[in-house]
Amino acid sequence: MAKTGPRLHAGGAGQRELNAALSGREPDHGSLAALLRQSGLKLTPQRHLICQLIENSDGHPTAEELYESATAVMPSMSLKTVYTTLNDLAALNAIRLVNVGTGGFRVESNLEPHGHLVCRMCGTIMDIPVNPAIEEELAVPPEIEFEVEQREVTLRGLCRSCASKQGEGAGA
Amino acid sequence: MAKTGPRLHAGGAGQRELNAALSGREPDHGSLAALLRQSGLKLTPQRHLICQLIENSDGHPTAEELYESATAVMPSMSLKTVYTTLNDLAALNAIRLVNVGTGGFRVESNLEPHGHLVCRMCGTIMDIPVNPAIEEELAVPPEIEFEVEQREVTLRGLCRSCASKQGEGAGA
DNA sequence: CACCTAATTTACAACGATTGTTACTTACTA
DNA sequence: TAGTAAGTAACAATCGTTGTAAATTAGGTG
Ligand SMILES: [Mn+2]
Ligand SMILES: [Mn+2]
Ligand SMILES: [Zn+2]
Ligand SMILES: [Zn+2]
Repeated sequence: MAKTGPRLHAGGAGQRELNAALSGREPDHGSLAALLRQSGLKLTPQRHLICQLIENSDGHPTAEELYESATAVMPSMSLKTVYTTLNDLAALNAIRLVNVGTGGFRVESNLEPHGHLVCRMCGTIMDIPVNPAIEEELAVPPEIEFEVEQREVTLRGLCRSCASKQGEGAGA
Repeated sequence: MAKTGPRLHAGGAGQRELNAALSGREPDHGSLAALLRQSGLKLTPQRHLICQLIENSDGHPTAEELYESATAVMPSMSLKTVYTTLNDLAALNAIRLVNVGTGGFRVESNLEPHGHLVCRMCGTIMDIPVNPAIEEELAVPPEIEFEVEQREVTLRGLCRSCASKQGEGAGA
């Protein structure tokens, strides 16, 4: 939805345009694409596109969603490449892959500590702040001896639009 | 002849043991089996067995684990029946089905509020207490309008035995 | 630039987890 | 006893994801 990015508009044979747009461009410093290249992996057009789509997404796209956006602009993109790239990015800690129980995993591009709201009807995910003081409190009883690497806070329920849909059914 | 106990149809081979255990016994009040019956669903031998296996489990069995235990005693049990029964129990709020990202879901038989430790290597889940005061703090920004039904706290990392295994590898 | 080679992508099969379908059993009822 | 509703088992199908192997390409070399 952001118009500030490179113009990758679809249309018949978009591949040439795409390559033109990509060739000779340094990926922005700090971007996913830059991280990929710095890691030694090749920055292919497929990977570059996937990185851009993640950065322009609502923040928690699924592999399938990225795939559909990608094929609109690069019809040859394979779903396997999407998965591979996401796994590569996750291995670099450039993204995280979170499973909130809505089927497949979702890309988490917000690496700051935060929590999630998950709608049980439509699967939408939204970020919420989590007071760092709380994170501190989420400790493990010492007798359990568990090496914590990551903390997750997830609130499940109904988003506004799903709640109103359900309200209609019951109330009217 | 009106027996006090449920009239449990005879099954195939391998069921004698089970029927002996079940015959003439009311399911304990408050048990999963009792909840099933109270709900109007029939308390079949399959369902009763699954309920018992859940109650005797470590607290977070997978459907597959329950299926394997079940077939040991009732070889005709189908995996589909396990899934169906788990979904029935979940619909009655007798259990919850939680997805901690370790493949399939797991049965959660502890309905008290608590958090989870999940080992990323072996998938083991352990319960941990979560300070109720923290639960309170996990609120939704008012502008988001989200109807929270459930709160989840999950800590990921390495359990003691997996951490020591990994330590070996690095040290040697 | 033309070429080389390892990395990558693709098409496609396979997989694990779960659900749909449907015929067969069983439980309860009239 | 047959009738009806519920439940089970066998099996196929689905979804999300990964494995495989052949074809393609990126990025360096002369
Ligand atoms: Mn997020
Ligand atoms: Mn638990
Ligand atoms: Zn919703
Ligand atoms: Zn472990």
